[in-house]
This record gives sequence, structure tokens and C-alpha cells, in this order.
Amino acid sequence: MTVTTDFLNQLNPSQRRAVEHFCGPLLVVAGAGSGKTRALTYRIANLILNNRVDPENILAVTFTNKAAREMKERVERLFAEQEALARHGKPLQALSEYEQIQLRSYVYKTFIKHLWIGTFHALCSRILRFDIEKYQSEAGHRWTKTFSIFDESDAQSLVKSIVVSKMNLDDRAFNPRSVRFAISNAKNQGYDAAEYEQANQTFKGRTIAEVYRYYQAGLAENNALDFDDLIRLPVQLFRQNSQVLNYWHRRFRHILVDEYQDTNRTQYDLLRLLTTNGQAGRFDDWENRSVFVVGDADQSIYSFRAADFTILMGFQNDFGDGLPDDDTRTLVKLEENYRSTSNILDVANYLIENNTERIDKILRATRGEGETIACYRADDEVAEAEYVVGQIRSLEFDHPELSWGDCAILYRANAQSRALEEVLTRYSIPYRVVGGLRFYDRREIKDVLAYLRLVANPADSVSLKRVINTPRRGIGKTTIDNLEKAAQELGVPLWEIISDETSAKTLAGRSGKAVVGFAKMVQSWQDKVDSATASEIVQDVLADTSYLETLQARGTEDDLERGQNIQELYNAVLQFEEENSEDASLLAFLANASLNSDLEDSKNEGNEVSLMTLHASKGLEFPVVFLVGLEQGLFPSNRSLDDAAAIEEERRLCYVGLTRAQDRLFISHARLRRLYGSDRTPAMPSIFLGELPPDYIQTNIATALPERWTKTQRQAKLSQTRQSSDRPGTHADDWTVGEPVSHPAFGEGKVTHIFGAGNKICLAIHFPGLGKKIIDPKVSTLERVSS
DNA sequence: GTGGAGGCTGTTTTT
DNA sequence: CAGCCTCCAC
Repeated sequence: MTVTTDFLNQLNPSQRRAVEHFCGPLLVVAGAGSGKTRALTYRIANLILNNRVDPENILAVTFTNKAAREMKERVERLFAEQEALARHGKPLQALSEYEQIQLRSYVYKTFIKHLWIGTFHALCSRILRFDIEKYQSEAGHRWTKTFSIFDESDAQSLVKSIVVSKMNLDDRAFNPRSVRFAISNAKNQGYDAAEYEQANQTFKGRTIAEVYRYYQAGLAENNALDFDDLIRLPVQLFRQNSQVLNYWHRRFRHILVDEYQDTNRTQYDLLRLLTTNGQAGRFDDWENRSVFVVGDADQSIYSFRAADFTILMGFQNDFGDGLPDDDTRTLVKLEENYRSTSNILDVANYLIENNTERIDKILRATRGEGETIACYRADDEVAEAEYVVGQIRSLEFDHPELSWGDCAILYRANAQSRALEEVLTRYSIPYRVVGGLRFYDRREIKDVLAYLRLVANPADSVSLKRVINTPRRGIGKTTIDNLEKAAQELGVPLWEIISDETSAKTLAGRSGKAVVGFAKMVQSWQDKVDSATASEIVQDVLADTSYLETLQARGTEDDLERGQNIQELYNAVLQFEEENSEDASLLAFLANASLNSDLEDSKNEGNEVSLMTLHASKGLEFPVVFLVGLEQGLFPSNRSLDDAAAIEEERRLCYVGLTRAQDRLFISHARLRRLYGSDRTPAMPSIFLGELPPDYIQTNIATALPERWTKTQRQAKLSQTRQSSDRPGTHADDWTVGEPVSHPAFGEGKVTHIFGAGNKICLAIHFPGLGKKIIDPKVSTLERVSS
């Protein structure tokens, strides 16, 4: 392929600067719709085509599978287009179908196949399949490369069994759900049980630390990892084994990270280790090496999962040159929005200005004003749905160029989809619920997967217990208890007891025959796990267990659907084998099933209205967006109402929703809402509604949007806040680390860090009881507290 | 050991 | 309104 810079002409100057950056660190602050995926994909292409980087040396990390898939596709298309020009002197579309296929397969084999593009979890599970056997935890636990990946419900039931059976705790005070949550959080911040205990010296803290210890032992006994360990283990392994780290450090010379504001401590540690090879302090050996992160603090919506956007704020000090914005060479801001009309953008900008935790950033519109934003107050959730559907139908009529696929309905919680679905069905409008009840979370699918996990990893007692009596084969609770007790006493996995004919028969008594039969059946699958394909094993499992027949025999509508789902799973296995011919092993399939839980996505690209949560909408865009359910207690959610920082996160979520819209934006709320089977309860309009600029918004009734500003007044106010950078307290010299300050919403705290320099700064402030916050003194007024 | 009835609880977002 | 758990009758 010839060297070319033509494709770089499609970029604006900032994008181009980001894309052409070669070695060293770079932070790209990328507002909504500013072309960050474009920057990422073009950068990958540029590294390979112009800087002659071997695709094997590139690692691109995303946050969701969807994003990874999209990035892969876009890189592939970019290469194919370049290759078409180079080879045939014509654009890709001008080639015959045959030539296009040829080209694509060449591009795939030469470039795409060798790139590592995936989520943190997928990346780490790949690393662990190579190296996990070199790892031993502080507590002495080890894993083998056939490890299972426990999903959230597996993890929770393990916690539960520890809380209830092992430690005899009151499961009201130590609710397994919240204990699991505490452990997960600890892990994501990089704490092991001892460190967690150190930081939480209360009865509760010590007890949770104890559960944490048992829980880790339990995972190890099952030869299993939870989602958090998938990332934590590589970090620990890298710290204890410099050879392993060195291998991966040399392998990944150019690292790209999408949605950097969503990384948590452990993920950051991983990136840092990979980049610096474990070197502490300032890192400066950037020869043939780069770390390129892209993010937007205003779109940080995953702090409930321990994401920490102060990591993004700290990049310049961590890796970069730490110079002020105007002088730095390690920061690029993408501030031009190509997606939305200026009306939509203004409304979004106006809303997000209500947050105090921000960095100064302007998002400039490049498109015209467009339509005004519609806000509708409905009587109840059904009327709201009818309004949405009515609008879709009239758009259909007035704008034939629009189709159903151009419309998205966004909501805060999955449960809200029901009313919408009912009305959409009533009017025969095709729709698709994105990521609702996940395919791999269905009971029948989990059953089959549990069989497969047991085949791959006999130590997985959680899976074993799940399937030993599904379908019913007369092995009851008492029997399992007996077998389990024996396993515990001998310190071996449950499977060892069950698969030993003599022990099984003795211990299981009346059910002995059934247990032995079950064990022999599983054994027969295990015997061919290395020679047979994944799909063959699935076939065997289904045939030998008569799973489908059992469903058929019951024959309810649900059972029929379950049967179809299993059929679907089988298809998924076949498809997986086709797409991953290099490694189509059972293990690879299982990892894929655990980590890539959004199965339906790829095929249903038809012309349908999309329904999804706001979280699921991040990174997407639609010509027409409906944002529904703007009510206090729903959005912002009940749990955030008394927590300033949580409200800010909800506001960012709202900002994400608004900025998904390209041309038309509809907002709605209901006066009465029925949720969780209760009676219809009155609902107040969301505070966010009051924070939108009324003159941009058309309402169906004179709603209580407070204070009417004219557009000019608004703009004056906006630029006033922006120009306030000369105010006292906005310059780096105004502050010193360690000094006590007071914030209007968070109260008193201590400055722990100053980001940036000159008058473009952010302060990290620790507020007792609230934790660390990043504050921009230009946005919120800080006062010095005299001590 | 099975299966159903009935009671209780918890409901935000996801890899 | 689920989904889960417990309890009870077979």
C-alpha cells in the first residue's frame, strides 16, 4: 500500500493534530458529536499507513462492545477505501461487488485481524488466557486457563452463601447485594481485602472484609473470576512478574483509550503499567510508543461503577507535559459539534452549565438553528407514550425522508419501556428494545451455558449445582447438601465427589443412580472437549439432557419461546465458529458469551424505532430523539435526590440524552406515573426541565418552567460565565495545596491537587464524607476558609 | 424429592 | 409487577 495523506484532508485542524500525533502522550478532550470516533479510527489508520506501525503493536480499548465493533468496522472501511484508491484508482463504491469482497478480505487479513480492539474486559480475558497460570494471589489462590467468568448473579449468590451459611450473618444488615457492591467497589479501586479493612475500621467494614476474603477463596475454588477480577488480576500479575509485564509492554506500543472519563482506578493502573512497564514517577521513554486517550468529563455517567473522571483530569500531570492549555503539546480539544442543530446544542450547553464539577469547555455548533425543542406534559405514562407515537406518525407524514430507524426513545430506567412498547404495538410501528432483558440472562440460556461451563471447567461448582437437577432428574437439596459437605471436608471441588462413582453412590443414597448417571453424561462431554467443536458439544448437551423435549412436554407459550431461544443460542455458536475460525474453542465461545452479552445487535439493523436507556445511548446519534419521563424521582432518580454529586451525574446523563439528537428533540413528562405495579402516583416535573432555556422550547401547556429569559439575555449570561476567568480565585497562583476552602454545595474541604496552570485550572478538593471532587473555580465560587 | 400456593421484597444505569 | 423464598401437601 502506498503512503498517502489524502484521507487526512477530511479532518478539521484539531482532529488532524490529534490524528497525526505520533509518539508520546496525548489527551483529547472531545465534546459530544465532535468526531472522536473519527479521530480514533483515523489515528489507527495513520499509525499503520504513514508511521509504519505494525498492527500487532496497536491496542485500542473501548468501554462497550458496541463501540469496539463500530471502531473495527470503521477502521476496516477506511482501509478498504484507501486500498481501493491505491489499487484501482477508484472509490470503493465504484468497484464491483466481487472486487469489494476481495479488498475487504485482504484488508481484514493484513490489518484488522492483528489489531487488538476491544473492551477492557475482553482485552484482559485474552491476556489471562495466556498468563493466568503464572499468577498467585497474596492469599495463595491460583487459577487455570479454563477459568469461568462469573456474571453478576453468580457473584451475588456466592456472596449470599457466604453471608448466610458460612458466616451466619443477618442478611438484612449484610444484604448480599450491597455487600457484593462494596466488594466490587473495593476491587475497582484496587483494594484487596486487607486494604479494604484498613480503610474501613468499623464492625461493618471488618465484616465485609471478611466476606471479601471468603469470596475470593470461593472464586478460586470454582476456578472462576468476576468481572472486576478480570482486570484486577492482570494488574497484580504485572506487578509481581516483570517478565510477563515486559512482554505485554513491548507488544502494545501504541495504546488508544476511548471514553477515558469512564476508567476506574484498576483500569488506570493497567494502562499505566502497560505504558510505563512499571516504572514509577515521570515516564519519558516515548520512543516508538504512545498513549492516546479520548474523553469528555461532561459525559461521565458511570461513577456508580467506580468510574473516576479525576483520572482524565489528571492525565496532563500523569503522562503529559503538565503545561497550561495554550502551551501544552499533549492536549487537543475537539470543540466543534457536527451532530446537532444549534438549538439542540444551546439547550444542552445551558443545562450542563448547572454543574459545578466541570472543566471549561465550549461546544460550538457548526449547523444551523433547526427546529425548536418540544416539551410535552402528559397525564400519565400511557398518554406520554401516545404522544410519542403520535409525533412519530406525524413525522412520517410530514417528512417522508425520515423513517422509523431515525427515531430513538430514551429513558432513565428499563422498566419504562413497557408502556411505550404497548402503544407502539397498538399502532403497528416496528421497534427494537436495545439491551433490555439480555439474551444471555435468560434462564434457559444460562442453563445451557452452565452445562458448557461445567464441561470446560469442572471446578465450577456454581454451574454444577445449577444444572445437576435441571431438567429434573431426582437429585434434591438434601443430596446436594450431603455431597457438598463431603467436598468441603475433603477440600476438593464438588465435581470430584460426584464423578467418583463409589463416593457418589454412598453419599447420595437413594439418588445415587441419578448422580452417577449425571456424572457419566458430563464426563462423556468432557472427554471430547479438545477434539470436538463448541457446536458439537452443544448438540450433545441438548440431546443427552433432553432439555428441549422437557420444554416441549410442558408446552406452555413461555416454554415454546425458551425452546426458540435455545435454538438461537445454537445459531450463535455456529456464527461464532464461522467468525472466529482461529480460536473457536468452547472456552473462547464462553468468554465471548459472558463479555458480549448484547447478542441481537448485529442482525436487527432494520428500519425500527430504537428504545433504550440513556446509558445505552451513549455514543449513538439519531435524527429524532424523544427523551421521556422527566420527573423528580425517576429522572433524576430517587437515590440521587439528596446527593449533590449524584444529581450532577444525573444531569450529565440528561446532557448525554439531549446531545444524541441531530435534528429534532422531544422531551416529555407525566403528571401521574404507575411504576412497579403500584397505583398511579403523582410526579413532579424534573428539576432539569426548569433548567432548560424556555425560549427554546415549545410546550403543550404553560408548564412551570421558571424564569423566562430571552435568547439575548441567555447568551449574555452564558458569555458572562465564560468570561469570568479573570475573577479572583480563578488563577492557579490563588490556591495552594492543603488549604481549606468552602464550596456552596459541598461545604468545607481541602485542596489536594491543582490541575492545569495559569487561569485554566481545576482544583481537586477533598470534602469530608463526600470524597474528592473536581471543581472549576470559574464555574463555582470557592471561598477561602481562614483557619 | 417434587411442585404449587402464597408471601415478601425490591426495583437505575452495565462490563 | 416480577422474582425469590418458604412452607406445605403429595
